Amino acid sequence: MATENAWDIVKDLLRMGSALYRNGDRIAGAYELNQQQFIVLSEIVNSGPINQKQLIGEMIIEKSSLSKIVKKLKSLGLVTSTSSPDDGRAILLSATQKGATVWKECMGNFHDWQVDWAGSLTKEEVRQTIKVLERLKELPL
Amino acid sequence: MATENAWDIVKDLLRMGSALYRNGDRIAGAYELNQQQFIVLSEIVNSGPINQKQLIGEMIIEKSSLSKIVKKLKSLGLVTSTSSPDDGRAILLSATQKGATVWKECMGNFHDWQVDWAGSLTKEEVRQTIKVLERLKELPL
DNA sequence: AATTATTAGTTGACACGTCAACTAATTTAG
DNA sequence: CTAAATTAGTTGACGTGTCAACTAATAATT
Repeated sequence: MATENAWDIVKDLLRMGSALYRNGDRIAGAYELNQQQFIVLSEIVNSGPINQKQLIGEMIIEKSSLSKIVKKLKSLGLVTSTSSPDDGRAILLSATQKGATVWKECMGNFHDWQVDWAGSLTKEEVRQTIKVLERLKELPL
Repeated sequence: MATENAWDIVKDLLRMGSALYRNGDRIAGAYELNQQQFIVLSEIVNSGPINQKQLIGEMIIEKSSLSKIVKKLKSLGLVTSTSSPDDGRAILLSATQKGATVWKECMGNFHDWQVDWAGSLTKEEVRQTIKVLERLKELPL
């Protein structure tokens, strides 16, 4: 493959990622969160109780950063932690009632935005997009 | 379109962006640059002389951040600035000989990595990827 | 022409992500 | 069983991106 194409693809993906993070920061900002923090909350809401090590396996984030995000989520009253019965070092994270509510509202705002953003994609275009992304995810990175 | 799909697409793009930035930071790190700084250098090498306002138009970056990146590139001796003949407030950025050399070497390293990363994509897959990305770039963001 | 509004670029405060170092718990090796 | 190695999570130093404030030049308005 011509590396011109690869560089263009890389640049497009980088740019798109940045734009989406900015947008996510704006939407989640109403709840004092940024996009990454919202993703952590989402994972906890959907998969909790969950320990940090598992969370790190689902995302691209340093454990130190996650530790700080979790600390913030706890201070905002969105998440609680309990010790893990399986491993004395680990803690299990769960969403609080407040956390679940904030997540639901914020997710609703994301959905509203998504209707605007991608609503003009045809079913075929969605299918192709998903297919391409699945393929890209397979590439060694 | 089902917003489940949109959210999945968003998450994939966010994750891919992060992974690519990390990878870029690693490759450009050999030259004391990160991915974003390398992109700025690339733009200057390829489009210089260019002012910062134009650069900002090509990227997703705050002018303040760009100012800091330019400052770093200058201190590394990769970029020089001259006043613009058209606008007394603006400065024109050009790559130095050293800057062009660093860019060429680093770009070579990116190409090498790209061969590993995307070399397994068929021509059709590349075509589809580019087509999908072109479409995504049209979406309001 | 003078005044007001806008803009190119800079700087500082601050949030946040990475890396390194650390503590305490667990796992592995002898 | 004991010692060494590894690991879950925390904390601090530091680089970097955003936002706000600022200066000086330019553009627009009166």
